[in-house]
Amino acid sequence: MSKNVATSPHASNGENSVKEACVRKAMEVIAEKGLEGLSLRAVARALGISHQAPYKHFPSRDHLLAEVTRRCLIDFAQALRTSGANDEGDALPPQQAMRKLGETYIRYALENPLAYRLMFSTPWPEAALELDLSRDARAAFDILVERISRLKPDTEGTTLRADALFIWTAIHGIAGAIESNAMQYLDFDAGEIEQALGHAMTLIDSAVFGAQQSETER
Amino acid sequence: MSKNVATSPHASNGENSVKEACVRKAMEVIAEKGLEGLSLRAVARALGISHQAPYKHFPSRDHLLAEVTRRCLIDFAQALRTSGANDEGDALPPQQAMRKLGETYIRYALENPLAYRLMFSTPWPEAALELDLSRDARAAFDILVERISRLKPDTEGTTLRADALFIWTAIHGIAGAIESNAMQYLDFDAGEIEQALGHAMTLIDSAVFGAQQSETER
DNA sequence: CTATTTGGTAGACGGCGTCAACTTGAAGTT
DNA sequence: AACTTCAAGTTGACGCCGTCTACCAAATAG
Repeated sequence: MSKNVATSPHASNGENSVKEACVRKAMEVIAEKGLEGLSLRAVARALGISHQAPYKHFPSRDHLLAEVTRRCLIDFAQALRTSGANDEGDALPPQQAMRKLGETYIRYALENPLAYRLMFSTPWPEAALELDLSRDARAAFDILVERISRLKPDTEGTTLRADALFIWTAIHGIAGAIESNAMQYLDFDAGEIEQALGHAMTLIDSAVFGAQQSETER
Repeated sequence: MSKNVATSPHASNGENSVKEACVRKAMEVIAEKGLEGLSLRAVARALGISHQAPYKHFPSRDHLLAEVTRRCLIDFAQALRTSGANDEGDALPPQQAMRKLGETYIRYALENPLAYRLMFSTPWPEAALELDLSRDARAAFDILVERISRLKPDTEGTTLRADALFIWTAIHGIAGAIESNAMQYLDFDAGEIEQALGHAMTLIDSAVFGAQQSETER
């Protein structure tokens, strides 16, 4: 029976191993050729290793995919976390901070469509259960909850979470529409798109944070 | 040069052909084994024809997928269309009609997750360009616009479409969250889910249709 | 020094999408 | 009636893919 948890029996120094390289290369491949274009064999080929080598680190393609998803979730949470306190600390007016968070959210979706699709727009691979993907998703969600609670300090926890879920899903919806070119095929021209996006953000804002009417959008 | 548009040279009477059977079987397969579980060969096998027969009707797997998507869009539009005037005509109060449309929307997403994912949660196959998928998507969207315009008769067209897009995307987001079990892994229990969904619908409602405050949800 | 474990290799199997070549039979032309 | 055409169906092959099995080497544990 083995007592040590992990040893490094072969090449591959203790830090950045073939496993890391696989994950990174997988992200590249997904970025280039799309989610269904990812294949373990292609990753192995690009890394100059045999087509079976990745299997020593990931039991299946789905496990690799799940690991990539996990990285995306962590990265996404980090983006949200650093969105509020950017330059001079946390001094921005509350509504602006919220608006900024929303923009961060959408910008992230725009700049990382692959990550976005992996996290929120595709059924997680079953391997997600073995890794603890939901834990990382919760971490991102909790950032949102915490931000809202600062803007509505006197709100009950359940309502807070319901508000957060609304924002979470509403922005997912918007991001999904952007990613899938929905606005184009629904015949929105460029100006209309921008206007409609602003309108949507304003509606979300006012739905959750109430009264101040929104003539800023025009 | 052939003058007739279509003849029926082989078996297959003029109405329901192998093509139809392929589409239907494809929908079954997707329902059972998921989107990526669909293969032309499996469809052909289930239909008792050779693995190449479907290629006489669909240039590629993606074209079959696009055709399935088209059916889903048409069916979805029909569901929306029949949502308002169900029993006694169109006599329901406006807000209730809107609420009902929203529920139809979400119920549809719940009962046809495959259709839903095809239409709104996966990048359309490239074959979508050759068929006119966007036309059918627009038809569904226009139903929503038309419904809203009845509730806000004095609204400008652009704003109307922006409102509709907000509802469209917001509900897509909610449906996506339901479909991917987001609420479960975000630690919402059954009661909280129901409450949060109602909350979200109320927020959408009040964001678009304004004033009447929402104590109906508690 | 030997045994075990870990990370790597090569090969095979079946399933997939798709290209190519061949067959067949219904329709249109003369 | 004979001939041509051509859509619809067939079998076969090719090159990918995920994954199973078997083998191999080196580092560590005892």
